[in-house]
This record gives sequence, structure tokens and C-alpha cells, in this order.
Amino acid sequence: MPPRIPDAVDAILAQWRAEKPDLDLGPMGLIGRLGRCGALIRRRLDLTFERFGLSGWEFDMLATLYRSGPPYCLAPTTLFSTLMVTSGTMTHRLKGLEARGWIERHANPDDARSSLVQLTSEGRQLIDTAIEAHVDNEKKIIAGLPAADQAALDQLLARLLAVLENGRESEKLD
Amino acid sequence: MPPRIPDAVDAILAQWRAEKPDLDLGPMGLIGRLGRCGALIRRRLDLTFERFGLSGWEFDMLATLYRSGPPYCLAPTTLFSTLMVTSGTMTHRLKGLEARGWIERHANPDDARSSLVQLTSEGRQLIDTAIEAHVDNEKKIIAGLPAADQAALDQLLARLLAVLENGRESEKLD
DNA sequence: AGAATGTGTCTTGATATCAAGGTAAATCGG
DNA sequence: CCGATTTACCTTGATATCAAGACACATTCT
Repeated sequence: MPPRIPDAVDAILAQWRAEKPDLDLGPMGLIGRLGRCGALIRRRLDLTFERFGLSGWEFDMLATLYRSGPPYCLAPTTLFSTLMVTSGTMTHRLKGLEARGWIERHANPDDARSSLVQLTSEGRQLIDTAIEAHVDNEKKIIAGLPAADQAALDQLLARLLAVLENGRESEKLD
Repeated sequence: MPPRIPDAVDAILAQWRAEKPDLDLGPMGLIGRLGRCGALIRRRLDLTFERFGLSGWEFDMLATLYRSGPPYCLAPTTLFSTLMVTSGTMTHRLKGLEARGWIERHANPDDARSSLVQLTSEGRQLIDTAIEAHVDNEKKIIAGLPAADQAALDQLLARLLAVLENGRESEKLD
């Protein structure tokens, strides 16, 4: 366990230790680092999305439709629960993507309340290219971490995710 | 390495594997899990903040001022670069916190362009109580993960954070 | 069939956020 | 010491988001 170079979270913990010495800071360190890594990674991902004229959520929506496979078609309810946003947010997002020509909406023959959202061929081509750049970018972002550490980190995050998802799994939005 | 129960990210990776078998999905798994853990944790943190009438960013602002120690006073520029938001966002946040009586603004005697933001005693008392509930909550959130895993995860996140912060450290907003 | 309940989506109104640009004060380079 | 640059902050205008509720259709129960 080599001593680390202090990072931004270490500085925060040191401040708390000085002000409120009785706090148990272990969890705060872990959660703080997780959040900070997430924020820094998100920024870097956005740089690649921008190269395709996409924002992060636009990429996510198109990618969700694409990876569902032919006919690249999902119900709005599936989309907003997958993407962890409200139904109202989904309404706006669909409007924007439709205006840009990347998705189309069809009536759902089985349920007149709902529609079906389908990737257009333009949308499909766009995301087909963008996903490759995205994966390359992800690889570069974590390239500074040794491969063994990457694998170990993924394993531990999977365990944490299991803890977080269980007991909350059926939690749905809207 | 025991086989895991598949999580939400495993499902996504399986879809990609079916649609685009040539993608290298290792980085996507790691980054996907990190992001998803972050989102789920943030929701749970917000539940505790709500008990004190606080949103997540309000808690962060007050906590940043508090842990800076007496006289609980920072410049807006320090706040917005610490909290990774733009200066415009900080302007609105300060207005809101001042209206609620948790901070006050004073002229900076050393620099007439800037003001100094100070926690009021109401603000200080609020955050003094809230931080304890917050730390307890963080502990509960990750309690399902064995202590050894928590330590190992923190260690690996620290290494990743070092990778992400270096070379980008001087990146400032606005 | 008809009533009661549940579901899927959209609308509305309020916030939060950012990017870009503006203004005044500070600082630097002759 | 004065013009040029930088810094600190705020304003503006556009977008994204959510919570709450409206509404139509679907489903279930009698």
C-alpha cells in the first residue's frame, strides 16, 4: 500500500478532520472520489459527442435505441425508465430528436395510448460511427490506469452496483 | 473470481456484443458501472438532504464554506471552481442562499471587484447538524459492501482520480 | 356491460444550468 | 504613470430538467 499523492478529495477530508474530528470519513472519501471521477469522465465523454454534434443525452438515447437491435424501436416508457429521467423529460427529448431527423414516431398498433420510437437510417448511421469513437475515447480516458487495476476496479464497482441496485431495483420514475 | 449476478450494465454490454461484436467493451463496463453507481448514490444522498430542506447543491455550498473553517468565508471564485460550476451559476446560487438567510455577502477590503461569502450562524448550525446525518447516510449506503472491498475500492478510485486529475488539474471554469 | 383502477404520455410552471458577453477593478509592461 | 491585459463577477438568453397534474386508453372486477 504505497502512500498516494494527495488528491482533491484528500484535501476535503483533511478540512473536515480539522473542523469536525469525530466524523467517520471513510465512506465520504469513497463516495467523494466516485462522484469526482464520474464528473471528470463525463466531461471527457462530452468532448467526443460534440464531434458528432451530439450532447450526452442525445448520444444515450440514440445508443439505447441502436443497441436494442432491429427494428431499432422502443416505447417511450422503456426509454425513460432505462435512462433514469421523467416522462416529461422524455417528451421533450423525443421532440428534439425527431426534429433533427434521427428518430420517427409510429402509432403503437397494440396500445393506442402509446407510440413507438424508431431510429431512422440517418440516426442509425450516425450512432454506428459515434459509438466506435466513443469506445476508443473511453479506452483512452482510463488508459493511465494499469490493466490489472482496471479489472479489479470493474469487479469492485460491480459488487457495489449489486448492493445499490438490490432492494431498489423496482424503483421506477413517474 | 466468483461469477456475478448480472447487473444492468451487463445487460447493456450483452446488447452491444450482439449488435457490434467488434467493440472492446471493457472500458464501457467500467465507466458504465461508475456512472450508474454515482447516479444511484446521488439519489440516496438527496433523500437525506431533503430532511433538512436542502438540495444537493445547497448542501455542497454550505458544507464547502463550513469545512473551510472560521471565519467560514470564501470568495465566489473559490466556490465555483471548487464546485465545478460556472460563475453565472454561482451568482444564482449565492442569491438563493442569501435569501434563505444561510449566507451573507461582504465587500472584500482587498479587492473591490470581488465580495466575500460568509456562512451565517443559522447556516452554520444547519450544516453542522446535516453533515452528521449525511455521513451516517453515506455509511449506510455502502454498508452492503464488505469493509475490505470498501478499502480496496477507495484505493483504486484514488488511482483513477489521480489519472483523471493529472494533466487536467489546471482546467478552470469560466 | 359499467365502474373502478391502473398505465402511458403530454402539459405546465418552476428551477438549474451553461455559454457568451459585459463591466469594473486590478495588474503588468513599458 | 498610463495603456493594455487579465481577473472577478454578473447579466442575458437558451436549454434541460423535474414535479405535479391532466387526460385518454387499457384492464380488472363485479
